[in-house]
Amino acid sequence: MRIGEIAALVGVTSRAVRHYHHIGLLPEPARQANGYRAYTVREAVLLARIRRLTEIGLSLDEVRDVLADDAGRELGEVLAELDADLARQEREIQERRQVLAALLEAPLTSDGPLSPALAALLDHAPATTSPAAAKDREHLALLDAAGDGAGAELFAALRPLAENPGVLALYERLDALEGAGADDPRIAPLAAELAAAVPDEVLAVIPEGEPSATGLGRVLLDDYPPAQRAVVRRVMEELAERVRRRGTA
Amino acid sequence: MRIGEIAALVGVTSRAVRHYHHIGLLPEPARQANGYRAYTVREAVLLARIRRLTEIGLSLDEVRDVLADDAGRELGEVLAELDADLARQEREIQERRQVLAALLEAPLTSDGPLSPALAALLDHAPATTSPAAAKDREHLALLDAAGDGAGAELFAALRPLAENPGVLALYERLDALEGAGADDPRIAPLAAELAAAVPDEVLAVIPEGEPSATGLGRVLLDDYPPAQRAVVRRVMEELAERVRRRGTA
DNA sequence: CTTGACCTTGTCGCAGCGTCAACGTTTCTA
DNA sequence: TAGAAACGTTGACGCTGCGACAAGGTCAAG
Repeated sequence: MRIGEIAALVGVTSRAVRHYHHIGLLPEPARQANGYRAYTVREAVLLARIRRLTEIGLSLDEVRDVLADDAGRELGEVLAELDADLARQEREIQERRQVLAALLEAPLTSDGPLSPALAALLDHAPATTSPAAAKDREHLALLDAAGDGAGAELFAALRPLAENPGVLALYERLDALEGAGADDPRIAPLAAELAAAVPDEVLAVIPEGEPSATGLGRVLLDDYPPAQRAVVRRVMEELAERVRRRGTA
Repeated sequence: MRIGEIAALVGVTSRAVRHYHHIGLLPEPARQANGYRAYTVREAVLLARIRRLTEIGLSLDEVRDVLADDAGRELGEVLAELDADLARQEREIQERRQVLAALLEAPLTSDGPLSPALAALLDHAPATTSPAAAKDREHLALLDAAGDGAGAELFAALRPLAENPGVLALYERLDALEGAGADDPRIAPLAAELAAAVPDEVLAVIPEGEPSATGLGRVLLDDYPPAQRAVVRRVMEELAERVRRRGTA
C-alpha cells in the first residue's frame, strides 16, 4: 500500500500519516525503489488504533503513552482522566453560556459587558452627553475590571448619587472647566457642592491613605485637565476630611 | 503607569499586554525617557474592555471587530454566534463523554477501543493464544476502522463461527503452517474445513470480485507467510464458489 | 508526449500567549 | 554605596495537529 491508500483505508489524510511518522508515533515502513513508503497490515492496524484513540479525544502524546504501555491498564487511567477533563470543560462552557445569557438579556452598553453591580448603577443614572460623566463611567468601568472586588460595594453606595438629578448640572459645570486654569475661581464652589452630593455610604468604601499614593488614584487624577483635576482632588480631600470627622465623632 | 502596573490592575500578564500591542489590538502608549511604556487611563480602560471580552470567550480577532465597530450592535451578533458555538461544543463533549462511558463500561481490550459490533463478536470468541487467531483479530480491527460501514454486518455474520469451539483446532493447524512451504500437503484439507466452517450468512457480505483486486484484500493476504497465505486464498476462492453456486441455485 | 494524479522533503501558518535569552533600569537592602 | 532583586526592553522559539504551499520526482492513461 502507498500512503494515500492506507490513509484512505483508515480514514485520515496522508499528511496526518506523515505527521505521525515525523513525531515517531507510527514507525516508518520500508521504502519502494522509487522512494515511496510501502505500507503493510502492520502499519494499517497501528494507524487504525491511533485513529480510534485520537477520535475519542486523546492527544497524540497520550496515544503514544497508551500504545507504548503493553498493559491495557494505562488506557483506563487515561480515559478516566480524559472524562474528568471533559466534565470540567462541560461545566466551564455551561458557566460561560450562563454569563452570555445574562449579557444578552441586559441592554448592551457601548463600553462592553460590565459586572451586574455596575450595570445596575449605570442603568439608574440619567442619560447625558456630558464628557465628564462619560469619563466617570470609564473610570468606574476600570475599577470594575480591576478585580479587587471592592467595586461592587462602591457601586451600590453610589446609587443615590446616580439617582440624584442635581448631578447633571454639576457635571455640566465640570465640563465648563475643561480648558480652564488651575486657579479658576469656579473650582472651589464646585468641589464643595460635589463633595456635599456624595452620600455617606460611599465614605465607608473609600480606600484609606492618600489617593495619589496608590498608582491607580494618581493615574485617574492625571486623566483630567488641570482645572478639573483640581476639582477632583479637592473633592477627594473633602471626603477624606469627612471620613476623619466621622471617625472622631 | 508601567506595564506591570497596568497588567496587575486589569488582571492580565505583562506578556499579554505586549502581545496586544504586537497585534495592534491595544495602541502603544508614549514612552518614558528610559524606554519604558507609560500607560494612562485611556489604555487601562481599553485593556479592561479587552479582558472582559476575552474572558467571555471572544477571540482576539473578534475583540478587535467589536472594538472597531463603533455601534454596539456588532457585539450582539458576535455574542449570539459565540453562544451557538459553545452550544455546539457542549453537545460534542456530551457525545464524546457518552462514547467514553460506553468504553469504560466494556472490558478494555489490548487492541484499544473497538466498535460495539466487533467488541460483541470478540467477546463471544473463546480465549486463545493462537498467533493466527491474533492476526485474525487484527485484520478484523482494521476492517472495523476502515469505516466503510460494511464491518458491522460482517461481524454479526461471523458470530456463529466465533462460538464454534471447533475453530480453535483449525487455528492451531493454521499456526502449524507458519514456516511451511506453499506446496505443503496440509494446505488443501485445512482450507476445505475452514471454508466449510464459515456460516452462510457471511457470504452475503463478502465483497464481490477478486479479493486481490481491491488493495485491502491483497495487502491482507500479503500479511501471511506462504503456506498460510495459500490456505487463506483457497478459503476465499471456495467462498466465492459458494457465492456463485448460491447465486445460480 | 502530455496530462493528471500520485509521491517526496521542507517550510510556514494557526491562537494566545509562556518562557527563555541577553541586556538595561530602578529600587530595596546590607 | 555597592550589590542584589525586581522591574523594563526586544527577539525568538515552543506548544497542538495538522493544512497548505513550494518545487520537484514517478507513474498510468489518453
